[in-house]
Amino acid sequence: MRYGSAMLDLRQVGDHLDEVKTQLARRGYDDGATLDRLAALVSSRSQAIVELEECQRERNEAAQAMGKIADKSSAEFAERRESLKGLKERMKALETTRNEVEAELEDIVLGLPNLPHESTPDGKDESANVVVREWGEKPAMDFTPKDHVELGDALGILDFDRAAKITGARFVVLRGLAARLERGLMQLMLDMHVDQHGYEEVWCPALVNADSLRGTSQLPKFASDLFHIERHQELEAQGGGGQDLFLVPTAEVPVTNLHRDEILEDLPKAYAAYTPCFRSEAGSYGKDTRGMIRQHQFDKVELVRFCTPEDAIEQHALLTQHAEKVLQALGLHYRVVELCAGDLGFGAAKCFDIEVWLPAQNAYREISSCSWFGDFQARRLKARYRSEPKGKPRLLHTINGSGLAIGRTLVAILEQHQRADGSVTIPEALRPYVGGAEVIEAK
RNA sequence: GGAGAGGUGGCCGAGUGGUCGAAGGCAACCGCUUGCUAAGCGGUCGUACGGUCAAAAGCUGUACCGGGGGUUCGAAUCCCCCCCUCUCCGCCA
Repeated sequence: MRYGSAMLDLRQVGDHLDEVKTQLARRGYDDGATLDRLAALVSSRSQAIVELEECQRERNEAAQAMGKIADKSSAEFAERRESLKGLKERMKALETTRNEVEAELEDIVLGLPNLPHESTPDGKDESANVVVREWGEKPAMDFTPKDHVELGDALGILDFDRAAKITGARFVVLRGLAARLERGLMQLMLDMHVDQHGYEEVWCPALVNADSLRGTSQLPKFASDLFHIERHQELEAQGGGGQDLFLVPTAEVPVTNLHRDEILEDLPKAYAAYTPCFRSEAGSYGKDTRGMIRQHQFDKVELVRFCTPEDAIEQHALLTQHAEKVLQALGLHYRVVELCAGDLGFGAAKCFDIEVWLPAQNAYREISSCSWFGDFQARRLKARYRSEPKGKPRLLHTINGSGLAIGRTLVAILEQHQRADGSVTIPEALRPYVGGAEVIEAK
C-alpha cells in the first residue's frame, strides 16, 4: 500500500537479488538470509495484493449494483446483502495477511543500507579510503604544537570545566574571541555559500518529528544517536500519543525534508543552512573525550543539493568543492579522501570526507562529510521531480555535506595558526567577522 | 492552557451513505479561431501500485478527499483517536 518508506527499490531487490547481495557485501553487509526473506516477502506481498484487489473489484461491482436497486427493503436486496458478507470476511483475512507481510517487509527494508555506487572503491574500513587530493601544506612549526584544549585554556577562551558544571561532559563554554569566532565562522560560511556559490540560505527548526528522521534515514535504525523530546506523555499513557520530537543531529534532516512529499520542477536546488546539532554519541564512550572534537552540541553550516540522477556525480563534486573553499579561505591545510564501500555511511552511495590537519594530534580529522545518496533518501521522502511539464515524476537525488562543522573549524584554526608563544593568528578572511581582531592572545 | 471553526485534486471551491476520483472556476498544456482582443471555442489536465502490450501510447483494475482505526453490502460523507491550520481568551521570548 505505501511503499515509499522503502529505502532500496523493492523491485530491484526482487528481480536482481544476487546483484543486490553482491553490492551490499561490498559495504560489509552479508546477511544473505535476510535478503532471501525479503525477496520472498516481496512476492508474497504482491500475491496478497492481487488477490485482495480482485475481491475489492467484486465488492465494488456488487455494491454498485445494489445501489441501483430502488427498493432497499426488497427481498432481492436483502439476499444480495447476505451473499456479500462472506466476501467481506475473506477480505479481512487477506488484509491481515497483507498487513503482516508489509510490516515484516518494512522492518527489514528500513534497516538495509544503501548500495554503494560503482565508483566507490572497495575496502573494509577506513584504512582503505583513498586520498583524492590535498590542499596547502602542514604548517611549519619549530616548536611543539599544543592542542586546542591547552591553547584555549591558556588564552582563557575555552571553558570545559564550567560547561561540565552547567550541563555535563562533552559540552563547552566559549568565551571572548572563541565565542566571537564561532559566530563569525558561521557568518563567513553562510556568506560564501550564498554570495559566491549560489546557495539559498534557509533557517530551520532544530526540533523535528519522526517522519522527517525516517526520511533522511536516521530512523528507525539510529534512534539511540538522537536526543529525544517527549511530549504529551499523559496522552500517550491513554494510548493516544502525541508527536514526539527530536533534536536535529544535523541540518541535513530539516533541510532535506523541505521537499518531502513534493514533486519539483526546477532542479537543481541548493540550500545552505546553519543549525545547532545535537548528538547523543552513544557508543563513543572514551573516544575523543578531550576537547571539542566530539560534543553533544555543536554548530554547523550544512549544504544540501537536490538534483537529477544524470547530474548527481557532478553536483556531488561541486558541493564538495564548495565546502573546501571555506578551508582554503581560512588557510587551513586539508585533504579529501573518498570513503571505501566498507566505511560508507548508512544511506550514502558515495562519499568524500574532507579532513583537516590537526598538528597536535599529528592527524587529519574529518571536518566535513559530503555524501551522495542516490535515490535512497528520495524514496523514503517521496521527493520527486518532473523534467517536463507533463512528464512522469521520477525520484530525485540528494546530496549533502558540512560546509563546515564550526566547532572543528575553530579547533583547526587554533591548532594550525598557533604561534610559539601560544597566541593564535586569526585568518585574514575571518577578521571582518570578528571586529577586526588579528590575533588571539592571553590577556 | 481554555473556547470555537476548519482540513477535498497545482490553487479556489461544491459535495452529509450508493450513479464520486470527486461539480464548477482559476492556473497550466495542446489545438482551433483572430474584427467580442490583456479575448473566444474545443480538448487535455493528480499520484501510486498492478494487468494488458515487444515497448511506448492507449486501454484497464485497485487504492488515495490531513493520518490511523471502526460501522456498513457500500463512506469524502456516519463513529472513535491523533496531527495540523485559523479565530478569540490566557500566558510568554
